[in-house]
Amino acid sequence: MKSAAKPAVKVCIIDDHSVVRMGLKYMISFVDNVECVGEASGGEGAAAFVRGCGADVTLLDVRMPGVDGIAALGEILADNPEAKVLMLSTSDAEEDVYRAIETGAKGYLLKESDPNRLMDAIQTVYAGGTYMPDELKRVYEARAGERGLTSRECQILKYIAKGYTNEEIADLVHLSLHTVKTHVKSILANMNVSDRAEAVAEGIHRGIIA
Amino acid sequence: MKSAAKPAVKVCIIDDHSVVRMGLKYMISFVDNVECVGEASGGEGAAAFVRGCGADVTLLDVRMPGVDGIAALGEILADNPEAKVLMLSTSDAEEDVYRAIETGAKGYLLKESDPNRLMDAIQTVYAGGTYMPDELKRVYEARAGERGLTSRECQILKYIAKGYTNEEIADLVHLSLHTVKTHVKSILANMNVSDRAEAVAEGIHRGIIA
DNA sequence: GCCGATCTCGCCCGAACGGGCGATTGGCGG
DNA sequence: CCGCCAATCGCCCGTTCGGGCGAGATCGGC
Repeated sequence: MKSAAKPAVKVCIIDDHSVVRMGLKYMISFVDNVECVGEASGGEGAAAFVRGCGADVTLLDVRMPGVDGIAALGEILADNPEAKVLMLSTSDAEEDVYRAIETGAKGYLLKESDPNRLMDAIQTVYAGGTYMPDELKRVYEARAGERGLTSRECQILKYIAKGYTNEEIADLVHLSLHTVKTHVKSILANMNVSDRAEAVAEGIHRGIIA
Repeated sequence: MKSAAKPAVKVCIIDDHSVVRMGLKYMISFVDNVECVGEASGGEGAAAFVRGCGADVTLLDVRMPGVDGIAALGEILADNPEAKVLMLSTSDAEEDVYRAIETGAKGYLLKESDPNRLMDAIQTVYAGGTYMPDELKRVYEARAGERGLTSRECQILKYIAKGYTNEEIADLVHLSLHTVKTHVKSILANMNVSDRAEAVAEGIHRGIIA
């Protein structure tokens, strides 16, 4: 499409685990129409990095210390809305999948998936398509059905996970005790759990709280 | 030390993420006195696998679906108490580190550590030593100080995370309500948290509950 | 302009929780 | 052998939680 013989797909890799970066490069090295043009270990300055190495497709880890994958994705797309980003993750946490897609990722796949699927995904995304395994499609749709937690509710859930009582939370966020209780009730209802302890467990599994 | 020229260290890899296995093999391929003699994607039949491929050192992932790393480690050591196993993990969860060492791992390192450290670790373990990064040594010692949860307490904590009340738990485990309350108090005291919600958060972070 | 969702606030109340005072078994190690 | 600790049981009580009944304000979208 561009020059003459082999218009190799240029990919760059952003992942905090060096062993994963190596594994990806190694996989890519076996495919002759894909090449790795850059790698980074964190989300800091992701937009400039992707632009700088002129990648066609970016492989981006979701969970990273510091600037996480979702934030980095946002930056990359703000800089270049046409960017093709394929998210990589070990976890199928609902919240991660949902936010990645909402933010504009072109694909999402798990690190346990086999090399062939990864290569498929790169090709598909490069060609302008989207790549989403069925398991994750289901996760996404389940989430799209119910209404997630609002930012206020997330904030309160975090305090709950730290062991604060409703009254303490009311002080911390400058609300009346009653309002906090209302939010807590809303959290329990929306997450479909029976008490704050279970809400914390669910919140962590869904990726809502750290 | 054994034969003549290059007694290459034979390692085998057990990890459920293919990308990690590839990365490790790739790293190893750069070092000429280390070679990879086998790889597996799960802990099932770990002992037979390690014995079968005649590895000097085993690289073993901690978190795996099905038979997890700690269980696999136990099997390997039961089969051959002299086995040199180096645990690999993405998480520094206290419980994982502690149990790996207690079970008899010769080393523990995080997947984010750089390739050189990994190679150091393999050499050290092969030579009969142990490898433990300072960060993890501290995690281990912190854990060794306080008394962890007893099996009964863990069991109850799991039910708490599922949203059961003390009374429901009492029925489920066939205990009196009072006994359950006593255990809960003990959990809160030992984990140094103020309520069951925080206990769940801590339990998950420490790796005590799923 | 109106509707829906979110955020905010009020009171009542029964049930659950967590703390404080106990006690008795049984096992394990000093 | 004796002491420590886990596990099991008992009661009392103040606090917190969660449910049920409300209501007004604001903001964005149809």
